[in-house]
Amino acid sequence: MLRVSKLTDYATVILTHIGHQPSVIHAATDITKATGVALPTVSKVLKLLTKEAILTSHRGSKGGYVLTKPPTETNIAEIIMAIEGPISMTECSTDEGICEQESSCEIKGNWNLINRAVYTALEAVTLADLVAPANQQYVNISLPVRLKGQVSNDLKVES
Amino acid sequence: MLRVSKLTDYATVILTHIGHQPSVIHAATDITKATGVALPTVSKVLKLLTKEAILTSHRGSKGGYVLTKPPTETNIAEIIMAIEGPISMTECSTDEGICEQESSCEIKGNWNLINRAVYTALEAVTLADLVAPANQQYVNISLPVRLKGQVSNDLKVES
DNA sequence: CCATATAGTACTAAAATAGTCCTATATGAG
DNA sequence: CTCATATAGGACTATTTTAGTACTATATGG
Repeated sequence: MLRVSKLTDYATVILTHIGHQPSVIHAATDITKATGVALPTVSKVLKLLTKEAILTSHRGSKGGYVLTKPPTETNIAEIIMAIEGPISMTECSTDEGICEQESSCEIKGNWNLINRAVYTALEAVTLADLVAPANQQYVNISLPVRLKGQVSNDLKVES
Repeated sequence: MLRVSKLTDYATVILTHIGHQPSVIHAATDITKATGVALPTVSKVLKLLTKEAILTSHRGSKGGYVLTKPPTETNIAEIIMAIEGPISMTECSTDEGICEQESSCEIKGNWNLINRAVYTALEAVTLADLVAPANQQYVNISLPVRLKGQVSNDLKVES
């Protein structure tokens, strides 16, 4: 299905809510009421987003969360990575030595090609697009497709 | 992680193997020996690919599988859909009425935006790219990003 | 100093996935 | 005509992943 987890889905819902009022501080309980997502789940998502610096937290009474960067500078690739870790579609792209066929595998580099294509697409969509969608927009992407022998590591971001 | 299942990974390995010799008929047992993937798994993948007409099967002795279309006309999006079903990153994009917040959800249309971006990226990579990779190639994609109120159904393909 | 809010960790239940096995059916060769 | 070979299809099980919960610690403002 090529899907993201429900937590990532919740993350976009929560961030969209916060993005609507970027200047106010949002407590976890307020977000629960506004979105209908259960409190422990909201809490979990907020922590993950804070850890990756997409949100900034304030503890104590009158505390809560705010966006670290403006909505235009937070993209979908970042959000997915914050919740789910590095964006790579196969395990062999993420970790070395877990595949028996690794030495003879000829398409590993090509999965990196595919990963890059997907990453570039996700990077082009920002939180601002989710918060205040224009009616239609075109995004032109020049995709540098890297092939065998040119495997790149720049999709790997530690979570 | 935004990952594809292992079966999809196997599918690309198997298709790459077949793509190297498009004119010969490949039996499941031969593919097992060539790729190192267990026979029942190979068999399962081949059946799924045949069902979606990516491969054509020939039963009986001397039987096996061949590509239905040339490698240049089989893209990654097709392969992923054959194994995993429609490409949609959230459940609400695929099925109606399974989300309680559906009526008030404001970002459903935006997930379609993201789905389309990913689909377009995957469509741009073909089996030929996996079989005989050029050193580097650039693919220019003009991404029609559809937003709220313009939700499109053309990513939905029944599996 | 206390009510409020986040931080961190560990645990449990549920769902998805991978992989296996068995039986039926079709086909070419001898 | 018959048999060895190969795909077709379905059911089943074990494993892994994911979601969700609970509890304790820590920080902060009034």
